[in-house]
Amino acid sequence: MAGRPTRAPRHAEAERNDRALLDAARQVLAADGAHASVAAIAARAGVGIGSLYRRYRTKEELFQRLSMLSLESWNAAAESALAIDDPWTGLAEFVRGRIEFGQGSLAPIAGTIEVTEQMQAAADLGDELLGALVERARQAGVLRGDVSHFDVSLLIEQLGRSHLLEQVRGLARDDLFAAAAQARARIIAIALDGLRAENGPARASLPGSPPTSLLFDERWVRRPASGDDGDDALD
Amino acid sequence: MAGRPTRAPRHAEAERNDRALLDAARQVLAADGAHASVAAIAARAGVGIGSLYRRYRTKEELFQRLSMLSLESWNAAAESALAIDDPWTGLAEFVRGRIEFGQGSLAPIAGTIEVTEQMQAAADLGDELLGALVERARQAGVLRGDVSHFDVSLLIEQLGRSHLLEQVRGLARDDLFAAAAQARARIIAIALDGLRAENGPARASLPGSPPTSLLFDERWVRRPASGDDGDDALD
DNA sequence: CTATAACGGAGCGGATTACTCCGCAAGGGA
DNA sequence: TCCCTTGCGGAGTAATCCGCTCCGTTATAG
Repeated sequence: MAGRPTRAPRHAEAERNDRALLDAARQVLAADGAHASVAAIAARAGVGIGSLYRRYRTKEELFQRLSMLSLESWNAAAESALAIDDPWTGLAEFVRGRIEFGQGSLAPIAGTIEVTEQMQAAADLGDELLGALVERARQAGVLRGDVSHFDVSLLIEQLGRSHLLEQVRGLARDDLFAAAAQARARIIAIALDGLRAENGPARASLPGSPPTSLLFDERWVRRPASGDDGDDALD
Repeated sequence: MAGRPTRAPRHAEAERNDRALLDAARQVLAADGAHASVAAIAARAGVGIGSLYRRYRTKEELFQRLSMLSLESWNAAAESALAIDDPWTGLAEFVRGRIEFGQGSLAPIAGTIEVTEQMQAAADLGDELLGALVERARQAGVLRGDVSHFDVSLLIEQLGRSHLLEQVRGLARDDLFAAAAQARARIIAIALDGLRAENGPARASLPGSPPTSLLFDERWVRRPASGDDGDDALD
């Protein structure tokens, strides 16, 4: 009865594990997409399944937390990009950083988890920050005039998931992994050059009109459990 | 005994089904990645599983045939691109066409099926044809000097799988699908502009050296069934 | 009308899934 | 030193999904 509870016998290990779990979750999500399993996440983190479920009551809760952290990371990156004086360097660093961070890896879970108010607010802020970053570059005349910040957002997502990179990561061959990473860096550089303002002869303007936020919001609304992943709606 | 065998009672239907199956396979692969199931493919094709297995003895056989057809399609596209007089238009049309065709959707099955000699030969030819297309554009001075055809290949793969597009396809909302397709077309245009030769002030050259064929070949060697997909090799 | 090629899908064994439960290790207070 | 608490790892569970087989049904040519 008199036992005064000690505070935290293995608290440090717990925190290390939490970080490892979140890192692992992002990696497995990048590699396996929506099909990512908790067992794979725990294994990659080098942690027992039990420990995962002690921290997160459900898979969805883990993904929600991961999303929240990613959104915060996006916002922090955008703010430090805005703190860079040169508008182009700021934007370019942001794009490069987000792609390498693996922001695009979260796309597969869109529509499978409930979006909390917190997440929505952070996402809205992120949109604004990127908007400011893009607008600043445009005003400075270093960004081509016909791109919207949604274009930049989609570009980040498109380059953020590299199947080649993930495939090669699984092979545990460091040389190939480095080669793949370098190859993607070249693609990023090409895309960034495509984003720069035209200084020579004007190039053709982008086709169609910029995407709207509708496109980016709609994919996050949770499907009402209409059978399955939403692929084979046939009968 | 005297019954003379009729030739093909339902031959037409069979051929229609075969085409539908291959189309469906490509779509499901794009949407579900390596996780694509034969049931999903048959369902999307509007065909019974039994019919699928009448035509292909195994899932691998179906994927091999799909790969072969895709390689042939790549080669045909490259040849008609070479037939276009303007070197830049030829290259640009090829890149756009391949991305929209969904060539990148086959990446997830790399390493999961056996590569036949036929496939290898077709792939080699495809490499040569793209090389010629790229070289022609470079010689004409319309393509930036520091890109190799592997860069172009990787670019096609990166833009060829659009998670946004696949996600939105499943929603059966044509407006969103059209918007997503248009959004990706803009990204493609940006990337193509990044590929063009610098006519204004020279831009920074691409980082690192061009990727080698090693990177593209290695991923197709079949993993020796080492447990699973090759993600959680930990214990 | 008959013979037959092609059809669709229920069913099979086995693999995988998210999650639970519980025996055990580790470290701080007495 | 001994507890006692906190966190650990992973075997076990029921449900689901997988590739594939088997077989009764359907449609067409002669």
